Parts: sequence; C-alpha cells; structure tokens
Amino acid sequence: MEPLPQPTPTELSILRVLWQRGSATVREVYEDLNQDREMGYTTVLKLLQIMTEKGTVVRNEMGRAHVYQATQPQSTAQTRMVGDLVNKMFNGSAQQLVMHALNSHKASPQEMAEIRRLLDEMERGNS
Amino acid sequence: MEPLPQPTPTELSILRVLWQRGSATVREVYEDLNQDREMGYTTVLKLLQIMTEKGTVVRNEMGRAHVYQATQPQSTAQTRMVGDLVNKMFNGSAQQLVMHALNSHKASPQEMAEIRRLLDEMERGNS
DNA sequence: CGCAATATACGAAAAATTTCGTATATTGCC
DNA sequence: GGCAATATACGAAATTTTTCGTATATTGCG
Repeated sequence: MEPLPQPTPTELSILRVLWQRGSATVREVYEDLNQDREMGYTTVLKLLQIMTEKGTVVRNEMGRAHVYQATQPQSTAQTRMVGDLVNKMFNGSAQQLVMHALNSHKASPQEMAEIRRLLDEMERGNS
Repeated sequence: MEPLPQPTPTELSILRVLWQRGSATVREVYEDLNQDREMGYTTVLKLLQIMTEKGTVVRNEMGRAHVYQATQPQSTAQTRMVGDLVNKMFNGSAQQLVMHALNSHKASPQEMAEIRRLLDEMERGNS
C-alpha cells in the first residue's frame, strides 16, 4: 500500500490537535486551531475530509459528529520529520542537528542526563 | 526590515546547492539539482529571480552569467528550522528531538563523544 | 560579419494547497 | 410537528508554489 504522504503545513497543524487530544470532532479541532489562527469551520471540515481520503486520519462515523484520529502516532511522524531535516539541512549528520538543537533550546540538567544515558546505551550496544 | 520569509521546499533545494558551493550561477545550480530531480533551466532561473526579490539570495551581476549566493549562512537557517521543528513537533522540548535524532540516524562513536563534550560544557557553564 | 550557444526577463500556465459558500441532513426541544 | 442549531458533502474560488514558453541580449568563433 501507498505510504502516507507528507502532511502539508496546515494538515500538520490539524494533526497536532489530534495527537494532543487523542481524537476529536471537527468542532473541537476548529476550536483549538482558532486559539492561534483564524480558520473557518468548513475549512477544517474539508481538510479533515481530504486527510481521510489520503489516509492521514481515520474517522468514526457513528454519531452525528464524526470523530477523527491520526492514523500514525506522533512518534512515527516525529521520526520521519527528524530524518528529513537531518538529510535536508544537516547533510545526513544527526550529530550536527543535535548540537544545534542543544545550543538553541537549552536543556535542563535532567534532560541532559537522559541524553547521556541514551548515549551510554548506544555505545554499549554498538561495540 | 522584513525578516526573510521561510523558504519553500523548492527554494530550500536551491539554497542547499548555494550553501554547498558557496556561490553559483544558474547553470551550476541547474546541473546540481538535476542530479536528483528534473527541473528546467528557466525554472531554476525564475526561482532565483524570485528569491532575489524576497531577499533570500543576492546576486552579483557583473559578467554575463549572474552569480548567486544565499543571504543567510546555512547555520542560521539550520537554527531556525530546528527551532521550528522543536516547537511544532516536540512541544518545545529539544531533548525529545535529540533522542529521536539519535535513535533514527545512528551517530559514530566520535560523534557521540563530541555530543558528550558539548553536554559537559553546558553543565559546567550552567551551574 | 553572422550564426550557434547561452544568458536574463517575464508573463502566464499548471499544479498544489487552502478557503469557503451553499445545499442538505440530523438532532434536540418547545 | 416544526424550527433553530449544528452536522456533513462537495464544488469551486482564491492563493501559493512551481513550471515553462517565448522574447530578447550577449558572447565567442569560423
């Protein structure tokens, strides 16, 4: 079967709501999105219909208002987008991306400790 | 002055060539791009003209063939795009992005050592 | 010179994405 | 029952992005 297409920017903003809420009706997505930007109700509806066709989301049609859910878990999409960014902006070097990320968004000591733990694990596994 | 707009996907592919080469003529960009995908010469030219208007690139018009150069260094664009990704896909947590990056694109022992060095540095500086 | 190769300029078509108007169905409630 | 509120469907306009055809200028060379 066809792999899911990359979500467009607006589709991504809808996916974020769905990931956050688990699942949601058109109205719920509409309300969350309009915290940040302006977007008509039927626009959101149409997007969700398109995304359903593409397989990006699935919906439960029981009940009057359909309930939508992202097909892929957020972590899958995260992995894919990180991979894309590494390839397109860092010539395939994850290390360089990591350096940039740490430099621009400071991490807490706990977070840094967790990264160290991951590095330990990888080094142990790799040798 | 206006901040530079986010490059569109195709613009980004052109920027990659410019960053890689330092500067380049339309023909050079055209040839590099056509290693990967098909794209007409005048298409590349037009894009570079549009990018010049937007301020994304600058050009030296001496000589018959103009020579283009990215306005921003790659590292600036990298920082911006990493920040975007952290915000849009990782709820602002750089640490989570780092974990994903390391998991999907394995880093070499040397690279991991370098990340450790950065972490050391940050922890020393932070306390 | 005169022609082939190759350059820029630029309008506009083509394609992709986003937006919304309108038609119509369903539900809850007085 | 009948109306107000609110739901989906869907065509198509509007916008953005990408592509390219064509006009025209410049260069190098036989």
